[in-house]
Amino acid sequence: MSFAQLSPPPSLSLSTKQTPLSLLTLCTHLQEANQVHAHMIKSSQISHTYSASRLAEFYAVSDRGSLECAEKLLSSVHEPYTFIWNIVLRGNLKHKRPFNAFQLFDQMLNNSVPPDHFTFTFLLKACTQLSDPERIGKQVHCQIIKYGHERNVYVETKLIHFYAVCGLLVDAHKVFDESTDLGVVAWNTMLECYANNRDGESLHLLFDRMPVRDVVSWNTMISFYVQVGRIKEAMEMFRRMQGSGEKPNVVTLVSVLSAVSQSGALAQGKWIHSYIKRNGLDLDENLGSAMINMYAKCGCLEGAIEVFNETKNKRSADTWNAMISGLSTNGQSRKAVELFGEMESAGVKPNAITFSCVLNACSHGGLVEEGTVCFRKMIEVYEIKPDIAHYGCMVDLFGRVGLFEKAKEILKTMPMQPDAVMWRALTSACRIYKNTEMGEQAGLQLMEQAPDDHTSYVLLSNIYAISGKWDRVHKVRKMMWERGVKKPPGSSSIELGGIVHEFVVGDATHVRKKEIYMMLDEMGERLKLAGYEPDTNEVLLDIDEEEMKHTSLAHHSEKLAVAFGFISTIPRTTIRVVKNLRVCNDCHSSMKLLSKIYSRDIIIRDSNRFHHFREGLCSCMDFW
DNA sequence: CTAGGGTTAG
Repeated sequence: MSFAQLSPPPSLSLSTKQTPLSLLTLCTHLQEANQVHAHMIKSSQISHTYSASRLAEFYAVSDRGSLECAEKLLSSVHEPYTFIWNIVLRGNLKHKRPFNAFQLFDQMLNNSVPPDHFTFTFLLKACTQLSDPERIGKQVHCQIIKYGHERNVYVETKLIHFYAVCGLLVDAHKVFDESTDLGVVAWNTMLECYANNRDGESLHLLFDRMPVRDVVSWNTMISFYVQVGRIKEAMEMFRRMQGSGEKPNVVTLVSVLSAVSQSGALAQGKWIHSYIKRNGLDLDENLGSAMINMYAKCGCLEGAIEVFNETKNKRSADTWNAMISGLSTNGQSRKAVELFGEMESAGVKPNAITFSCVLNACSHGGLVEEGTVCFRKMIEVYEIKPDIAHYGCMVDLFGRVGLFEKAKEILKTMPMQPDAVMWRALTSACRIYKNTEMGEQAGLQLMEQAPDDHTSYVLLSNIYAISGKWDRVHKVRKMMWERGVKKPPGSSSIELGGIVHEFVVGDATHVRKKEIYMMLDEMGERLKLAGYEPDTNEVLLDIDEEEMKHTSLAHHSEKLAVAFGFISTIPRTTIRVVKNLRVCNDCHSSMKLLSKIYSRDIIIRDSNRFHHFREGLCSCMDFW
């Protein structure tokens, strides 16, 4: 829209006082605001402090503004008063320029302009934008006391927030305790403080003591539990919230969806989807990508695609990333690459994460040519500097197809030190192709860089095992034992009727354990009839004696979960299981056969990808 | 006359 089109009708003459200001709200470009500004100077309205401050506000904080213009205006005003200074301060925060904000504050004091409580709330916010906020923040606190604003509720709330960001719980608490009439915002900030400190107990106590709770209070609790992986408690809070009558907002739903994604409880995710539809909530970029991510993490690609289609017209890079990554982790590599092409055609600029997702798809799908082209495009067309994750994908891409020279080339030319992820990818590639020489080198590096991860030792010992170096297998096992590294217990869960059932190896705690083990026996029989032989090729060095007694391959947690699924659902229903570790070789081959024998789709999400078993095959094409 | 706390992708 041009400025000419904005000209007021003749009856609204530009010389009346309000007109330039009302025009300001219509401005869509900086140039238009500049013209309003010029007019205000000509008609001397600029000397009206109210008018000048509204113009400053437009410049400083609107999306169409310009911080530079705001600062120029400030210096051109004859005797600017506190409000205008505050506006420009706020503008600096919006543009993430905290140092400038402090300089402005100095100038303000030099010009003998008295700061008010707004000034200090803005300064405290500036502190939280600094990398090392503690020292300067405490100075601000002193100034607050000096100017007598320490009893203002907003200032107190911001102070608590500031101390919370610095992790200074004692100081935060001091402000909180000394204040007499804090509002729900301050209570929420205090909750956040405990959440940041991962102090779940105090958090809960405070929450229960709150005189008033709002949607933010509930959101803080839910997202805390999601962040620390206490999914059951997160869902319990969500239920309590609904009982309280507080309506969930978009933030609540994004958090809950993240919880659902972690637990893989598809039914709960579907409930959220229908909740959004029922309440006519806007599927914006955030909620859209959270929904896509949820469906993808539950192994339900149809759902993810459905939501993706619902988000048409409102797709950010995040939305595309969620869908590309969903296709990739669910074994649809080629489709993921194709969707990236569509993203480009749609004119959405890919970011570094987009390329992580696409390159990941290429490596898992063995798409060497596509991956190479994509990597070059990232650098040359989009001018994105690859980070270690991108180089990791490239090493994986070449390693998986046995192009070790190319993988080495990446390692040699990249501008940083290789990380554990890279060594792991290379070591497992070497294991598949029996490249024992490079495998040993990579495995040793891996063990050094990820000494707390039991899989490092397993991989290296596997390399030694295939080259027959049994003494070294022993040495690695001993080292692992000496360092006290343990395999976390494997566990698998399955959601049925809204309840998540969790199983560990040889689990005997489930109420229907008798039926489950009968089913397991039957599964074993039918596998044998189909000519199946247990795959014990994996070196099980991470299993101690005690565990060995209870651990038969047939009683792995994923098999228990599947058996429970078989006896609890009607024939042909898809079985969805989430496992915390990687699925083992034996379970993988059994599942393929079981999907055929029982005519069931079985979807297992392991620690890094999905296995869709159907008709005797797996979507990962035995690459995982 | 005008303003002010939290969530998010492998």
